Amino acid sequence: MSTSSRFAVAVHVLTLMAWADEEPLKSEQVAESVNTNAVVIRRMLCELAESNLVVSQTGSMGGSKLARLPERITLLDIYQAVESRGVFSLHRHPPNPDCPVGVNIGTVLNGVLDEVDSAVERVLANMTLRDVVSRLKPCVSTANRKGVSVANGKGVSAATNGKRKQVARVHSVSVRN
Amino acid sequence: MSTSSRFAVAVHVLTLMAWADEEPLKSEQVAESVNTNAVVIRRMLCELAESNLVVSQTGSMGGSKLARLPERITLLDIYQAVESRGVFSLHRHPPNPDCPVGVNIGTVLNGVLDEVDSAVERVLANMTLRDVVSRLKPCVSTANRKGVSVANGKGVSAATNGKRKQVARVHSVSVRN
DNA sequence: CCAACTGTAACTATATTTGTTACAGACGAT
DNA sequence: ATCGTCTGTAACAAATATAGTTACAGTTGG
Repeated sequence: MSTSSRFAVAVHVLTLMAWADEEPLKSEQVAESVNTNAVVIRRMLCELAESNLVVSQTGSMGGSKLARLPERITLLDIYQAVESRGVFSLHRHPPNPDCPVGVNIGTVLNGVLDEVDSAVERVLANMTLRDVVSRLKPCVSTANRKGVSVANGKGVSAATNGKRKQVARVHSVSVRN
Repeated sequence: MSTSSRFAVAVHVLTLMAWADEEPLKSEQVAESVNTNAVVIRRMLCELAESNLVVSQTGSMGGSKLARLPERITLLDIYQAVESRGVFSLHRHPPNPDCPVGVNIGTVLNGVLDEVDSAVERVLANMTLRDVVSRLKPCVSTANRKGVSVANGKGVSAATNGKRKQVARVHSVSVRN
């Protein structure tokens, strides 16, 4: 599946803002943490702003912050803001309408895919940005939490130079009955 | 999301074979119903064969059929056979490890994505190919069901001779948002 | 006015899936 | 045994989507 990382990046971005707690973040700072280009972040921030998840301010001393409290933003909100379509697609070209299976498989599949999408949405609706931040906290020292530049004061070191390796995803084993 | 249609096509292919009921289908026949190239189908059949969902036979009079009864093939089996990764991905490049959020967001996200994947798998595990065929049947006249070539009786008239006309987007009308 | 931001357009680069052509090898029929 | 009909696969082109880059207009605080 050619899954996109848009959802992961969007959650990351908003988590930074929840972490920064009202202080507006610049796209450059966010980009540094996400390890990408600032324009990529600004593009995504525009989408998030359209869904009323963040507010941005132009001009000097500008930046973006959450539009509401982290506990009032669910992962479903984020998902719907940045991922346009459902989890699966139907055929790229419509099947042969002269075949008894081909003419109807789309309807049946749509039913299945809607069930899948609903299941995904139910899971995402049950977690808020606040939950994400909570899960994050135990992992880091919370000593210098406030007022610290989010990404890293000066130049990114380890992540930017040289080869990068994608962290493998440990996949959950199926639950065949 | 750049979802692939592999799952949809795989379900379609296997449904054809369930419908054909033991009679081996040629890749060309299947391709005609799916409205694609026979090699695309053969590639997919190889994957399905590796997961022991179909058996194929080379040579004249060859073809492919289900490896077991339709009620013993779940949509999860099909999903796992043709879709390699989970529903979402993490960042394309790892986040900045010098950022307190960046260094840990991957772990948190993996937890979320695993929950999503599990939810998807639970849904898919609860439907078999037999169910798909059942949902299909009410849509078509079942009169000439048995012993009829799947794609279209003889000569495959409309769909095969001459230019294959692109059937207008009648198909996926239900815009899966 | 100036410096520091965002918003956006217009590209290029990269990755993945899909479509196509070509061909070796298997196999049934004659 | 050889011939026509299949599958399995390689190799490559086309299509699509995402990500990354450069450039610049417009906004805002100082």
